[in-house]
Amino acid sequence: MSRPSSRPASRPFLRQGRRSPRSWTSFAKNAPGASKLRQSLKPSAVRARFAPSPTGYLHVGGVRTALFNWLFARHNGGVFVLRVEDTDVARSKPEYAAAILSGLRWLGLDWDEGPQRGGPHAPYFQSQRLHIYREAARALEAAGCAYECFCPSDAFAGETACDCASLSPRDKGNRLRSGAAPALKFRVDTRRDVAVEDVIRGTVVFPAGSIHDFVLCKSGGDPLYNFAAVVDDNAMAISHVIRGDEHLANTPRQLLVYEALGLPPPIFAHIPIILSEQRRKLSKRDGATFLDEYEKLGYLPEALLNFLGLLGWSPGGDRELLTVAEMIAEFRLADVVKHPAIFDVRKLGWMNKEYLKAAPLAEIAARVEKLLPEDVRRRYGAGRIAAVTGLLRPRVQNLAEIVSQGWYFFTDKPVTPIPEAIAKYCAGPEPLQRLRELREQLARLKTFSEESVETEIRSLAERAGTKAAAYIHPLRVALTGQAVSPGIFEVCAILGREQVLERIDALIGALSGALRATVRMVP
RNA sequence: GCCCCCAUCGUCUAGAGGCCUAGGACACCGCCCUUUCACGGCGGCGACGCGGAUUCGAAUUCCGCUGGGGGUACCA
Repeated sequence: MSRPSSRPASRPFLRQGRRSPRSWTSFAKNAPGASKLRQSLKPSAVRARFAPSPTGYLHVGGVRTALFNWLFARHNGGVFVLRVEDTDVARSKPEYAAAILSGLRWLGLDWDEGPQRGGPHAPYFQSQRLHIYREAARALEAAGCAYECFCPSDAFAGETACDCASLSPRDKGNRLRSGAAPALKFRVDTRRDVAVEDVIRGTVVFPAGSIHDFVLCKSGGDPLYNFAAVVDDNAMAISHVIRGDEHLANTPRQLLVYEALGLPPPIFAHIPIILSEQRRKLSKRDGATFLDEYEKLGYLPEALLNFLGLLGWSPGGDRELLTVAEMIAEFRLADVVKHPAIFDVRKLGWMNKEYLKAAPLAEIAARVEKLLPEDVRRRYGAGRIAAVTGLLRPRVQNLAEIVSQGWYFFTDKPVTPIPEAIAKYCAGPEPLQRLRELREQLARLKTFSEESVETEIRSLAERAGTKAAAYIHPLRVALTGQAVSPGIFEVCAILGREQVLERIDALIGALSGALRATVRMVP
C-alpha cells in the first residue's frame, strides 16, 4: 500500500472532479485492483468519453474507440462525453474538428456533453481550457513534482536525462532573463514500479527505471497529452477511460500525474488497435481509412457500426448481424478481446449489403439520389432512381456501385458496348438478325412492360425455334453495353420503349456496318 | 536497444480443463437455381505458432522460445 506520500496539489480546484472516495491506489503492485471498484460502481456513475485530436479526419480506428465508449456508456445508463484534444496548435485544424463532429453525428453516436451541446464541465475544447492546465502545472511545480527544462526541444533522442532538474535558482534566473522559454517536465521516481490496473489487460507492471522524466507542457506553456488528458478526465469526472492500446504505455505516466496531483485515477480499459491488411497501424495509405470516405461510398452507418463493433468485441456465440440496440444491450468490456484485429473491407462489404437488402427501398433510394449529380436527378426523377436502386441493390456492396454500375440508366447518349460484350454475344450475323426481329416486335407491343416484353421475347424464340437467350443477350448488349446486367425485362421496363428502341437501332447500325466490313474483307 | 501488449482457419471470432475428430461469419472453391450477373439453397477447403511443465485429461493453466504489434516526441 504505497499511498502517495505528498499531497501537494490538494488544491480546491483540482478536487472538484472527484467522483468517489480514494479507496484504492493502483500504484502499488499489490493494489486491490480495479475489479472491486468496478463492481461497487453504480451504473449511473459511469462517465465515458471520446477524446479525438483534430489533427486529421476521423479514422475508422477512432470511430471504433468512440463506438466502444458510447456503447459502454449507453449500456450502463451513463454519460458519454466528447472532448476535443486540440492542444497541438500546429497540427490541429478547425475543419478536422468539424468533420469529426459531423462524422459522429452521421453515425448516430450522440454525446451527452461536449461541443455544440455544452455541459457542466464546459468548455470541451482543450484549447479553451489552457488556464486550467496552467494552474495544475503551477501546483505540480510548487510541490516539486515538476521542473523547468531549458533544453532545446530536439535534444533528447535517447535516454540521456538532462540536468535541468538540478539547475540552481541563479542559473535558472539567468536563462529566464535571457529569454529562454522552458518546458515543464515531470519528475519521475525511477526507483518505483508503476502498476496499471486495466479492465481488459489485468495488472500491467512497468518496472522501475523504465519511465523517465517527461514533458508536461511545451516551452510556451501548452500542455501535452499525458498532462491535459489527466487534468480533464478528472475535471470532467470521467469514470472509465476506454481507449486504444497504443495508450497503454502512456498510462503509467498519467498515473504518476494523478498521484502527484492527489487525484483518483479512473478505471482504464485499453482496447486492441485495428491493423491494416499489412498488419500495421492503419494509416492514410491503407485505402479507405477515414469515415467520410465510407459515407461517400454509400455505406450505411448501421452497417459500419455493426462491423466495427465486432472488430475486437463479440457478444459470444454466432451473432453477426446486430442492431445498435442489441449492441448496447450486450456490450460488456469483459467481452472485448485482447488481440489486434485486421480491418477486412470485404466483410464490411458483405455486411453493408445485408443492411442494404434489409432497409426500406425508399430510404436507400433517397441515399442514392444524394450521390447523383443534380442534372441527372432532375432529368430522371425519383421514380427511375428508386427502380434502379431496387434492381441493383442485391448486386452491390455500397451505394456508389449503384451509380457506377447503373450508369446506363442515367444517360440519353448512345451506349457504346464494351468489346467483350460484342465478342461474346454479338459475333456473326445471327445476333443482328435477332435484334431486327426484336426491334420490330417491341415497337408493336400494345403495352410496354416487364411482363409484356418477356412474353413477347419468349414467344418470338419459340416461333423461331431457338432459345430466348438468343434474343436476350444481344438485347442486353444493346441496352446496357455490358455482358452482365440485372434481368433484362426489368431493364426494359425502366428504360421505357423509346430508349429501348433507340439503343437497339444504334446497335443494329453498328453491327451491320461491322458486318459489311467483315464481308468485304473475306473474299 | 529498452519497456509493454498480443498469439484459434487467409480475415473477424466462439471456446473460460473433458460437451472439440475445435463452432459460426467473411473470403475462396464446387454443385443447384437461372437469359448473364447477383440473390437464394446445398456442399467443400481451411486454424488451436513451437517446446517444455501441471493434470487421468489442455485450444483452454504455468514457463520458455518464436512471431506480430505498440510505446519509448516540447503528437495524440
